[in-house]
Amino acid sequence: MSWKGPPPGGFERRGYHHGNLREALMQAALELVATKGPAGFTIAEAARLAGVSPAAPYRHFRDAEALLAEVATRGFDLFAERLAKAVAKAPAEPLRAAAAVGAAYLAFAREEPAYYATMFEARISRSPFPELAAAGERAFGVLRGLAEKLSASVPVNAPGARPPALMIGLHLWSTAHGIATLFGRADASRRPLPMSPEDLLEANILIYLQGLGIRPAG
Amino acid sequence: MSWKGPPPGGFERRGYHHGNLREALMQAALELVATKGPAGFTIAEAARLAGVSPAAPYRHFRDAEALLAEVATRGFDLFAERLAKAVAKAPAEPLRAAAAVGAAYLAFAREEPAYYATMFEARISRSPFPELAAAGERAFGVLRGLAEKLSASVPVNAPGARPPALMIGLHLWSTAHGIATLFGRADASRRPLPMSPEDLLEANILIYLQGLGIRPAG
DNA sequence: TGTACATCAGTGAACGCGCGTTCACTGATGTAC
DNA sequence: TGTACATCAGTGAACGCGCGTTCACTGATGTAC
Repeated sequence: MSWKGPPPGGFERRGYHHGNLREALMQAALELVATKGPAGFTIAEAARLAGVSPAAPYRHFRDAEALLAEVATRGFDLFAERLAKAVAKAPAEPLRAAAAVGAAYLAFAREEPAYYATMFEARISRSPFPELAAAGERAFGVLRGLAEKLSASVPVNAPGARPPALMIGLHLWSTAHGIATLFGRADASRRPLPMSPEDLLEANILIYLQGLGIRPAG
Repeated sequence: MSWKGPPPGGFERRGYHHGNLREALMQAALELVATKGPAGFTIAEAARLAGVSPAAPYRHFRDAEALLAEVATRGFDLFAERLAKAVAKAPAEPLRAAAAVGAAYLAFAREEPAYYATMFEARISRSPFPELAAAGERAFGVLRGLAEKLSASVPVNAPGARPPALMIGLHLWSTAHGIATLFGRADASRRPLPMSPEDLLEANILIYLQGLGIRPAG
């Protein structure tokens, strides 16, 4: 049986065999992470949510970390896809393109807090999960691609050395991540901010690109 | 009895009464957070580390979150102090001052990962702990103070509107925090980086300040 | 098309464990006189 | 200076709970022939 996505009504059991337990467990994990954070997730409770016995998950995942690693991997894939879509749809003008991708970054963090927290706050070891590291690299690759374009649009007579695209990509990532984690969270630990995270990030990006020597077009 | 700091040899019991259990529990919490993250901390284990019965901590803290909140509060105070020291010792030249404070930020995150994680990743609710929020504000106040100086040094003929100091402070904070959390961690979940976090942050700050119109002196 | 059988994906009971929390208690400390 | 006593800061036993994990098992599925 090939997987056809979650059935419309959710994941009700259909008999002795669940039918798609692997998927149901990952959904349950997202639900638990969303409400309690990555540390609040347990195999036992995920099994309960999926309507199976506590032993069942072990048919699919070695342990809790392996399950979370898989969730995080999917999260990075989704994230990369969203960012890539934003890059594709963005205006050619570098300043506007960067701002659009920044907004997409924050939108993902806000709309998918469970994925985002699993990706960045679950403290999953890297070495046992090369797939996860690879997915993370793919997501960063999108930002790096944007950085290449930005770097290419730096005028030759701009003051100062032109930094490598890799570094520009890392700067974009760090800044967006910092804003997302400090101010983008929707829970009780969120810090109040006198402006929207989107505005804060956009202003930051504009100043930064200005510093690179990239001027608004027109 | 006024507190005179931890005795040189640690926190050995001296009799039926511990003498300084409150302090010992906070130290134990730091130790546990350092090795397992904020979620790995439990009252019971902290009590064990401090050498007292599992009921003893309840004489001092309502629950685990209250203890962590106190640790985080002290962490913010320490953090503010370190940043303030960096500001005080920094050269007058704005670019160099900002770079020095950025380095101090990352140094704190690296040298005190337990405090840093408790401050920013423990998901402590804000409302029950106004002291914690206040300490966080004081720490940010130092960055904001630096931002005022930076803002004041923006030449009047610089292109674009001069952003409010508050926003500049938030930009500094976000960027430093993003780099600290993405690349400054020393555990198994840390992402490799082709340069030091310090270099990455310094370059980011220089480009940003360039974007504000602040030029190197001389 | 039917059937035997291997394999898969579940069950459910059980285990040991550590945690949070309460409780009556007690040893130590400090203070009023 | 001594003493009675209130208060403080611990004990340790106990409880219920949920978790991780194992185990022999069994129902369902798919496939070879």
